[in-house]
Amino acid sequence: MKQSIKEKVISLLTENVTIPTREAVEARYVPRTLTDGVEVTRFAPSPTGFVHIGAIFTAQLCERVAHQTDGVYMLRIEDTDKKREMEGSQALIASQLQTFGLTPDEGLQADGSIKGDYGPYVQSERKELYLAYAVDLIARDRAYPCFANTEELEAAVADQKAKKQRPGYYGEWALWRDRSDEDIEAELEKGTPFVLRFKSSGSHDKRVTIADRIKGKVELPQNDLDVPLIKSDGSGLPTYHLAHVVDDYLMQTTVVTRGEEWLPSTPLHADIALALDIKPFKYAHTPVISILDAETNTKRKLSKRKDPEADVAFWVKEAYPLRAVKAYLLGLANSNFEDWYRENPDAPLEEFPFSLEKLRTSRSPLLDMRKVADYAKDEIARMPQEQFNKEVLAWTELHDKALFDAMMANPDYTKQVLAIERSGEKPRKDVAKWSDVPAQFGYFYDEIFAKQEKESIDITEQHVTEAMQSFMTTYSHVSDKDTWFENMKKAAENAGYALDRKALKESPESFKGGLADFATIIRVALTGKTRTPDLYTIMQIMGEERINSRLQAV
RNA sequence: GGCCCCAUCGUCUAACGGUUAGGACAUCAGAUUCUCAAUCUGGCAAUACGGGUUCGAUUCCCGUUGGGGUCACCA
Repeated sequence: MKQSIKEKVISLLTENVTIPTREAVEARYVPRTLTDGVEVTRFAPSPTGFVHIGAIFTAQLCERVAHQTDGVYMLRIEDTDKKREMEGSQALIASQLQTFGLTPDEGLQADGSIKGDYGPYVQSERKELYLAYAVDLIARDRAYPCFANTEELEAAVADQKAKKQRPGYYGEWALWRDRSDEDIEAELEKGTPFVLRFKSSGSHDKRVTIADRIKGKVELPQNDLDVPLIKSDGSGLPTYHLAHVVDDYLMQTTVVTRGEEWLPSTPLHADIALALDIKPFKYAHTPVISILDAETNTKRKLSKRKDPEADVAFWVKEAYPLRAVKAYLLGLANSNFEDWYRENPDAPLEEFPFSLEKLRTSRSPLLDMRKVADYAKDEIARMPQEQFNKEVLAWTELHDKALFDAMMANPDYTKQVLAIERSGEKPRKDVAKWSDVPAQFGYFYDEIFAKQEKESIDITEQHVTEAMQSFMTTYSHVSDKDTWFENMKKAAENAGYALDRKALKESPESFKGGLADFATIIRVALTGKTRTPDLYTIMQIMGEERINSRLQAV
């Protein structure tokens, strides 16, 4: 392209903005003073609506890599596609990161403020910067306008497919790459919209080596695609490819962590960097978390529509202890984490020596909610009583006001209820998330119990009544467990239940059931549940009056 | 279809070329003088297939099959 055309293209691209020269831009970005081994990372989501659990996974990796080396962890919002942006999404990202303890050192904070000297940290606010580099590329003959419309491009691809050739805008299919100045000028005159395309320098049958912290050295075909750099939609915004190279160069990212779906386009990014005289980046392409589809039984990406657990709002709403979620995610990244965690159950997660290199090379792991629940139960069981109480009350206050009021109405009682079988070496583990609390403790409160759904057992009403009557005749509210148990056995025997397992086995027809069956009847009558802590303990805490009213009610 | 990545119990994974192929979650059984939970003990359970190389292969090489990713003016 001759100079006058270049100038025309540049002036059209920069119509409504004044753009700095590349030199001026670079003068603004002071080199970071980084000693050896210090890493600068960035978590770079698109503000498209919700925060994916996989995003938290990636963000955590970025945060760990940076902070473990006393480096910097940035948040960069990639909003070059204004069509897909959802309102409030940026704020949501910042607040969810804070919720998970992944507040960035630079970029948007949960309170709306912005930290850092290498901004703006939102791509749509960096338009002049990208344009400055686009202009540089034009000057270097590494970018050119392309006036092809969608139909022409689609026709080319159809043609390629018919001829069994690789689809794409390259070589002889690069319609405008080697057009005459006259043709270009003519379109420019007509005012035809154009995309600015990259003039690739690679050849598809030659290879380029990419340095990847997770995958090692990866050999890929060189890039020969002339991809769009600046969109033709009038926004003047760049595509991801230009934005990535410019941003990570200016922000001085030392490891580009991104999902592995980007791996195939890395040669392109290397080519752009090369064209711009930018040193190639180091990458870390991370696996994508998947799920096993319940219907097809095949592995697939988590989808927001089908899988509520894809959205971290779900985790927050269900109120899983966040430390457990992070621990699970860390274990997914580094399998030796599990052993470390067992040995250091109370240590801050940050003390775990995390390593990018230990990530499995590309096999997207399946999200295992049962394992998450296991981590969560452990986490909660280990929690000091006081903290447990606080968490329970904090959750109920927000999500179950009736239960909260009932709990607060009798603080001493509540204290006892929440302490059941939590002390000692082997605490109960039946709470995996705070939303389990109502089902777990609700029945201790009469007004909640009255409204709660009761579990049904397969026993005739008559037997239930008889069992309860028998229990109440021998029952006395004693504080001695042995006596209590003796009384219960007596009641069971009187009602026709076997105390002796062998006897029951030998002649099941002469009994209504075993002691266990008797206990279950009492338990369900008292709590509405078949699974509760030890009956004696429950009765001690509930008190005589409550027991009387519940067991005589039927 | 082209290109790339990957392949060990159901799941997440460990194993300098030499291990009875280990652990965790899940699951099953027994124990814990009442139900659960927890705990303890034990069990079931894997190197995708076929060729090489080697004294010896989960490990190295080739092929097959399978899974994932990507081939947009989406990121």
